[in-house]
Amino acid sequence: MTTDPATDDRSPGVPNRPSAATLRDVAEAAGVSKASASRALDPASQYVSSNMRTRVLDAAGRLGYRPNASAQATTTGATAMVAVLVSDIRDPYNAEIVHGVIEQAGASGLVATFAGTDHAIDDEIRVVRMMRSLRPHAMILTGTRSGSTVSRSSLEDELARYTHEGGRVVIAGDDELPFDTAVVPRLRGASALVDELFRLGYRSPALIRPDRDSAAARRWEDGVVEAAERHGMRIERGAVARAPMTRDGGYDAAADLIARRPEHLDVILAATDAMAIGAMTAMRDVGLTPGAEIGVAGFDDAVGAEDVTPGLTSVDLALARVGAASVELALTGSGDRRRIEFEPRVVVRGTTPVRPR
Amino acid sequence: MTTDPATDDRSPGVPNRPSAATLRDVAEAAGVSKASASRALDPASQYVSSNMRTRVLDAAGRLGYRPNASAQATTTGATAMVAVLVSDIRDPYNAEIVHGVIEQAGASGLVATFAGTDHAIDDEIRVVRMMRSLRPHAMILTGTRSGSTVSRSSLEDELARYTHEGGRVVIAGDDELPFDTAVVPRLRGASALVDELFRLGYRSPALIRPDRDSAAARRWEDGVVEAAERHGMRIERGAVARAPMTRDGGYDAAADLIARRPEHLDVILAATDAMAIGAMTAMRDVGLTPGAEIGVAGFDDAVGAEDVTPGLTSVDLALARVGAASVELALTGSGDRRRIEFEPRVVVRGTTPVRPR
DNA sequence: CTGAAAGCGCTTACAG
DNA sequence: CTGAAAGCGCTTACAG
Repeated sequence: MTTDPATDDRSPGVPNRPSAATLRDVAEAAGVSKASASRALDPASQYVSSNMRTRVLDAAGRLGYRPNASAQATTTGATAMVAVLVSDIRDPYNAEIVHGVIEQAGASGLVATFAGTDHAIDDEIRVVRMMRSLRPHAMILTGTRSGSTVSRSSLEDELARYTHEGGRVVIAGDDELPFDTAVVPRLRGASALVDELFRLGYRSPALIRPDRDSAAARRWEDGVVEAAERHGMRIERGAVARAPMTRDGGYDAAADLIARRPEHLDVILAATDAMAIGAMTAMRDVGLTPGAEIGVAGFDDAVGAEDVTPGLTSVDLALARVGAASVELALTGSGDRRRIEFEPRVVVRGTTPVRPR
Repeated sequence: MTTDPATDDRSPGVPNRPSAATLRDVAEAAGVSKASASRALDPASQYVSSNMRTRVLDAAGRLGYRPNASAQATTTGATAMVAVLVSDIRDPYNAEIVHGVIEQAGASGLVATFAGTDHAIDDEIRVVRMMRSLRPHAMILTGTRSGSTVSRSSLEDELARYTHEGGRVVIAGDDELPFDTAVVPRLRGASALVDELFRLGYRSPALIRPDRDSAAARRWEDGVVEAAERHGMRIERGAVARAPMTRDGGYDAAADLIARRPEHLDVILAATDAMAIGAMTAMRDVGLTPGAEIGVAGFDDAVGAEDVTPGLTSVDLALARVGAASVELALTGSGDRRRIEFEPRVVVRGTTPVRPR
């Protein structure tokens, strides 16, 4: 028919372009000055008569007034915003962290703005540049990143620019970049898991680790090996399998491990819950009951560990808390580089019963 | 040591509070007026000598200048922002949609701002109010919501306020709210799946559906039943099991179905891939090979459907496209209520081989 | 306690 | 093509 009603409707003398109520509108409706309206609307402002306050609040309510955050930001020079750079939101680990960020941001009266970086440092650089325009209170980087050394230092430069203009940078997940970090306790978690398994009586673990190398996988393996050595548990050669990071990868690796069963093998540790669940199926397919003859433990306690039977022993990495802590780090400024690491929680379920010795 | 270097350093005569370079800084550095600097920085502006442009661009580069988005927004009255309200980012369905939103927003030069609503309409109302302050170009609502009728109409009121002031509202996922919608094609997907199974020779399906009722589950079941009836396939009484929406739920339901095997049962349809994968395990545990005697199909093709052996037949709901389409709907205004629905894609894998008749 | 005025960092007619 | 000026919607000293 006619053009967009949202921008049209310019009948003579009736300038009716839709637009939000402004402070001026509220002030006029309440019959006071803009300054007074502004104060009355600010819960922290003291010098306001209660009469004034109610009149203004009334008018604001009637008009559905919401302050213009952009105007507030240009006036005060501060935004109530954190920018989050996330490699891939579909990754459950990232999603869990992001969930924590959103929750904590909401609780702190901040809004969280997101951009995807697709694991590529060059994307991150671009995104940091873009986000700088928003003058967010802080930027939180999560997920993994890969790129050339040149890219990496460009990223650091761009982030340095941002901190020089008063912004805060927080890394959620690993501590490879020189900023405040909320650490995902992979190493510590893996090692606590082995501690617990030792306590339960296990002595001879086999490992299923991802065939593609990553910092995450390395931390897990380092933690396992460190604790195993500490307890004098031996990981036999031939007791480490590499496989794709999927359920079927875990299945094949476990089948393989069981076939050429290392001498005293009494528990299989997988780098992810999905692989561990695959391993459980592999055990069943050769007539073993997970937990009965050989224990099984996963890692991350992300998806489905409690959905299987018996429940899968795993490690809760407190990812949502990592996300929340990132926001808190962003909020509490400091000169020094800080590092928060939560205690991971080993969750013992049916796949690792006490092993009498 | 001393106080925060970021806010300190107020040596007499050296006011060095860190803050971003402004247009004025750029103009001064380039020796031109702010107006000229502004134009030179705007790629769309025509009336700029190339000499002027390079000088300004140079200065901006040296200073690491990034325009203040808030100031731009208060000047122009427009933000390059979409606000996304998501019930729970940890839900893989939402994550997939959100991924599409982030991608498309990035491609369109928009930033995406998120808030969690925890499935509660009252949270959504609160969040809409908060987000209205940001004057986003559009709000995109995704995920499910529950709340009283009163709450629901309050939400509609708050959203109406927003549209009255020129904002756009888009629903990603279902079309229960009276706004533009990018639909998740559950009904259509379920019915296309049954079409395909019929073509493959299956005639007698059993259903595993979630025990908790939801719009999503209903759409799936409606689609299945509609297509089955259309093809004259009979779903016997006793051929519908209800179970928790987990792998184990699927396991138990399938075990049950198989135990009291309905007469001609030749394929089991589960409402989610997770349940279907559980069903596959149940089949194995009674000596059946998924796909050999009885077919299995999941739904959503979200997690792990191709990781199992044989691969699980499922339906790709194109959730990322739903997210991307939401952004496009937000960008292309219109007076009428619009509804975009993509064609879901049935992905046939090893669990449903051709069934010779 | 209240209001007039200045200013935040921009953009954009309006004159040259 | 360039610059001075006005204005966007706020907040906050500064006077009353």
